[in-house]
Amino acid sequence: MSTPERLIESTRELLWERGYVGTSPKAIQQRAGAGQGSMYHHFSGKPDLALAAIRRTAEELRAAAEERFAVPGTAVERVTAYLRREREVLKGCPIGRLTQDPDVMADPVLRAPVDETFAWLRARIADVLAEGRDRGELDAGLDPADTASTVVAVLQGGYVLARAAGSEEPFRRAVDGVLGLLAAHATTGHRAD
Amino acid sequence: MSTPERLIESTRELLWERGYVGTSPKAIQQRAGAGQGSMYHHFSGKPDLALAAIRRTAEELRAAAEERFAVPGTAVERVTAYLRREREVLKGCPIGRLTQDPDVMADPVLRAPVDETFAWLRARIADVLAEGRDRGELDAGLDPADTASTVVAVLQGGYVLARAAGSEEPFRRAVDGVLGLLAAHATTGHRAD
DNA sequence: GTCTATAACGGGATAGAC
DNA sequence: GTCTATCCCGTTATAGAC
Repeated sequence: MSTPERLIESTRELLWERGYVGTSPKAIQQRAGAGQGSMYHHFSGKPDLALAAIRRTAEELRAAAEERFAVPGTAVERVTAYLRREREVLKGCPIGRLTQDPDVMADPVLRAPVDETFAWLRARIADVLAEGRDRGELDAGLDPADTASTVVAVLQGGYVLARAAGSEEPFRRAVDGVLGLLAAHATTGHRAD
Repeated sequence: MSTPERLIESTRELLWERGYVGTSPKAIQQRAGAGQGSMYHHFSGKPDLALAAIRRTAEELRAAAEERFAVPGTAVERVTAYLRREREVLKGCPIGRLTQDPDVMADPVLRAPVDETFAWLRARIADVLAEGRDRGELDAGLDPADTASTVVAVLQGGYVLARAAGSEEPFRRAVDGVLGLLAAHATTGHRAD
């Protein structure tokens, strides 16, 4: 892997583990096995590297999500596939965590990919749910946009609860809980199976 | 307000705004209008002050939540009162955000109040829901513990989405969404009112 | 109790040699 | 392209005077 590639990958890992404020150029260099001069040759500084790292992580997240939504099946099945997809629960969401980073939120350039990722995700899930409703799979009284926000929030909040507890359990429960609630709105579904 | 009090309050604010890693003793002192010597006279250092601040914030959160749960009404009404309570949505949850702070999570002493707060909250909401179920207000098929985790996750995730979007809208939608889902499980409720 | 000095260390970056 | 040297500043204290 080229030096710029290694620097970006190291930054991605550290951003995930320690956040932007908690990540120093020195730590990035050491993990990448690159010197100071090398890093500053390829990138203008910490914000530049972080931008490259965040963009790549956002793209990956989007691709991984789209993979589940594109699958054939009912709307609830597709959302379930997304929610139950394998995740590193205790590490949290690499994009969601940036939301708590004051320096990221203060910089419109760094913030944009975070904003766009969640906007896309909410809209995409709303589409899946609206499709399910139009097909008659889902209760017509269910608001696709609201419910999509709920689904994404359960995921992001599930990470928070898991990290607080030091266990994946609350994450699993939160996901099971929302799927249980959703099941009652599936017009072909059963309430207590 | 006494100097120790001002130091604790300043720390609470900064922890909320910038997190533990992003908060320096110097910033705390300046906001509190206290000198270095004064701070180190009353507290052994940054972790000690942070512990006092976190404990107080956790207590307040718990008291504010209990206030809503203790109100008379159906389980869904009490959970709704909690979810719709006035909040500084764009600032996020002062306890939940600590979950993303590597230095807080690495220190068992600082981490404990965070863990305990969410454990209490999930259990408390599960109790409210179980009570509603036993009273026949709620669908017997609904799992109180899972649903409680979902409710707390929606809140925590709602904060994340709101901060990402720079708007309270996704938070409101996520809350409306979960309440809409929950309504269908209220045995006396109506689906599409 | 509060103040000022001092210090060891790391963050974030620049300069110029190789 | 990569390396080492250097720099300035902020962090997180400690020491001792007042």
